[in-house]
Amino acid sequence: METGADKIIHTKETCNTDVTAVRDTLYVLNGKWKLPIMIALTGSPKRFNEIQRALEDITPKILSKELRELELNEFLVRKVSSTVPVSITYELTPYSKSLEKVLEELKNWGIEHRERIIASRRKPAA
Amino acid sequence: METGADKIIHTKETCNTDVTAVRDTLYVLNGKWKLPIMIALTGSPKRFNEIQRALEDITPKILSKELRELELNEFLVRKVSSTVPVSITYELTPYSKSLEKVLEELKNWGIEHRERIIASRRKPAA
DNA sequence: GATACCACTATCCTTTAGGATAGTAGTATA
DNA sequence: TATACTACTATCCTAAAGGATAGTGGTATC
Repeated sequence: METGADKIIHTKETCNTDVTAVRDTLYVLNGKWKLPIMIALTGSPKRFNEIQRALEDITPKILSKELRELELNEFLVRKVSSTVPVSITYELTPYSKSLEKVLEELKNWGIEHRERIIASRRKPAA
Repeated sequence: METGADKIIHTKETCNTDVTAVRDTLYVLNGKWKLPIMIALTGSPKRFNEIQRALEDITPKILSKELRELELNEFLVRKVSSTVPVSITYELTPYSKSLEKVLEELKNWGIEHRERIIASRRKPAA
């Protein structure tokens, strides 16, 4: 029965759905260490202390927590090889690749945004 | 001079650049209110109290802070119209549209991730 | 026996995000 | 004069993220 307002694309419900979906994604990517850890593991699996050394200033407590969360989200697997002594490696899953497009867009926008800020510092508000 | 390792796409430097770019983007999108506020403003500009009512449980302190940050990032402008009394409206900028592709990818991935989690609850680990 | 590497865990502390509650200065309305 | 609306600011508080520092139980090496 409502007239006009044809331009409004979203109802309150679809908005909430969209916000929730975006926030789900932001949630799994956020924090200081998730991306660096995943990057550290691209190419080859690594052991706990190897990752710690690659990241330089992460503490074992934080690394342990982040690895657990990444494993829960199925971005990596913890593999125990029964040598003596056991050696434990962390390895990215194929599923972690599903983030590629998202990360690409986030990266591109970040680069453009930074360029824009720098440019607007050079010639401030017209 | 280095042999082999042709598969390694990133040097330590390009990784850091990429991580920084992604984090820049995550930074401007993050927090509880930035997206809801921008969505509230799509379609038409709104006044402070109108936004507050649309978002239902945001406090004026938080809203004020978020609006300032969104303005700094040039996602919106604060317009003062010199009527008596003055009325102040907040309006999305054309630049805010540059986020569209990013938000689309974040949304799609969020939806797929949620579906995957629900599916894996139905038939747990094979 | 001492030291060192591995993969962590435990405890405490600081910083940041976000919220609750109250107040302010101005205008308008009853 | 009292009430209410607009656009905020100020003060205090809580919860979560993240970090510093130390310790644990095992194996291996000197």
